[in-house]
Amino acid sequence: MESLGTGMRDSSHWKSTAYRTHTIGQIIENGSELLGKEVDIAGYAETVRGRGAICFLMLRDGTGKIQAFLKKDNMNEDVFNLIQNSTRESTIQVKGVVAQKRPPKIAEGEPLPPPEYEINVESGKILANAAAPLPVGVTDDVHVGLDVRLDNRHLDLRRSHINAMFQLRSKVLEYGREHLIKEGFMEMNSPKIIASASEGGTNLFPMMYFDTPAFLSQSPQLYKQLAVLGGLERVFEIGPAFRAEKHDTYRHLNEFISFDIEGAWMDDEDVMGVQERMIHHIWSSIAENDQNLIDVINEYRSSQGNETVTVEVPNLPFPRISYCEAIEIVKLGGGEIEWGDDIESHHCDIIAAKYPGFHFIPRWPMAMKPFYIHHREDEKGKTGGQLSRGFDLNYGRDEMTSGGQREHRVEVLEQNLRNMGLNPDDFAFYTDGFRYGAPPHAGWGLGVARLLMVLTGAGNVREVVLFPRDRNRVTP
RNA sequence: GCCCUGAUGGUGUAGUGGCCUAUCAUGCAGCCCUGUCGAGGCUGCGACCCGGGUUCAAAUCCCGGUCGGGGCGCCA
Repeated sequence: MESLGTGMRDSSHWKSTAYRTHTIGQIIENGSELLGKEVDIAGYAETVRGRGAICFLMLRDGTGKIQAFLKKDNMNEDVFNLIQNSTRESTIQVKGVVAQKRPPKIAEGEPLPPPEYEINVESGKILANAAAPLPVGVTDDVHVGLDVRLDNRHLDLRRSHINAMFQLRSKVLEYGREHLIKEGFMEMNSPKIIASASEGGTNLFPMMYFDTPAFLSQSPQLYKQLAVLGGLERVFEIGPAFRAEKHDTYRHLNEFISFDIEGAWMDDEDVMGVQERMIHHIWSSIAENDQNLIDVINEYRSSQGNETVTVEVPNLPFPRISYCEAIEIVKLGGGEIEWGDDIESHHCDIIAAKYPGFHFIPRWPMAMKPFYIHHREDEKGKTGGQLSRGFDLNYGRDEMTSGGQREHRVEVLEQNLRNMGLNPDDFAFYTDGFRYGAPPHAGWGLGVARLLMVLTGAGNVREVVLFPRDRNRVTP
């Protein structure tokens, strides 16, 4: 358990490596036991202060920060000078003795802070020098634009609140996996190079597969269904999806990580249940274990004058607002919309005013859903239009998920394709999977980065994606 | 694809035709001080996106380009 609230990783069980006997986190945690012991540590030089006979080197690794104290009299003078003249963010290895740090001057009446530890350096080595000045200051209190940060993501990532966001991302995936595995889902991977459009409705990136034209996959949809038809029963996949749309918004990327599930013998309600339980598990686990990471993000947000974020564990079940109800809410709220229209962002604002958190929007018109979505002939909307078993999950105005029960009747599937102007022959690889007995099944796909945006308060999906790919960016 | 908006040192900014040999912060370099700790003090370094045009005069106005930002559409 992280005790300092620094957002650094818990390294209590990490073993020593060629470059260090201890992590900095281990020294901070066990300083009293290590007093007087000689250790080797390595890290980035966050600050190098002092010019003359003494030098204070603040070293940071992924697990903590500690001050290394250098005295010219106590060590080789060349090494001392080399370190004293090193630039910020250079990587440095030092050997020294763990000592208690002298307490800082404090105002009278203030309580003494808990003891801190430092390293009295005996020798050291510059591992790699950093060029100066840095394109993005790691600890500087100046605002830096997103584009410059993304161009220098390797440095941006050294900033504590950015680092915390990606630690949170890892936690979200960990807790999500944990929950699905508990519910009997197994992890699978589908191909990302495909011969034909897997869903239609979006543009794909074309590519050459040796001498055959092919595409990058827009979704694992059809493949996870085939896996379920084949008897894997409950599957999930966390993997990339590619869409060649020239969108330019805070919530779209051309490559994104999709968190998908598919389960046999389930309908749309069943998989909505899986989803809300999973999100509940993720949120409550973060609240329980990872508040230190949220604190780091909030510390930065406060310094920039932004409001802080809190991890509010959502109540179960999430509200279900059927498509028909949603249309009514938008109309009552003064929005112009008719049954059969898509619910657009400005409509979602009206709904979000009433349901600001997670909410499902089930039972969309069949005409608006892809061919593989199931419908029940007796379920019609108010104006008589056919309803589907497709749903969305929104958080406020933003769509997190779309999912639904799938069509398992092959003749209906082929009719749906024809209704949407597609040729069933082009989907034989898929429809053939339904000819030999198909379990009713359902599933969903969730945008991982969108979930992260909710959790971290990031206003742009690019914040929570390491190396985002958008219309104008393919590097780094 | 549509609408709106912007580009000033490494970074973030001030600047609305002459007050600009361009502001401030941060950074970087040097010096002083120093068991410092958001260290401090002093000195210095470093910029008007590119190409045309208007004007006696352009960071500032106009046109084109490039690259950003916001909104919409589409979706996860």
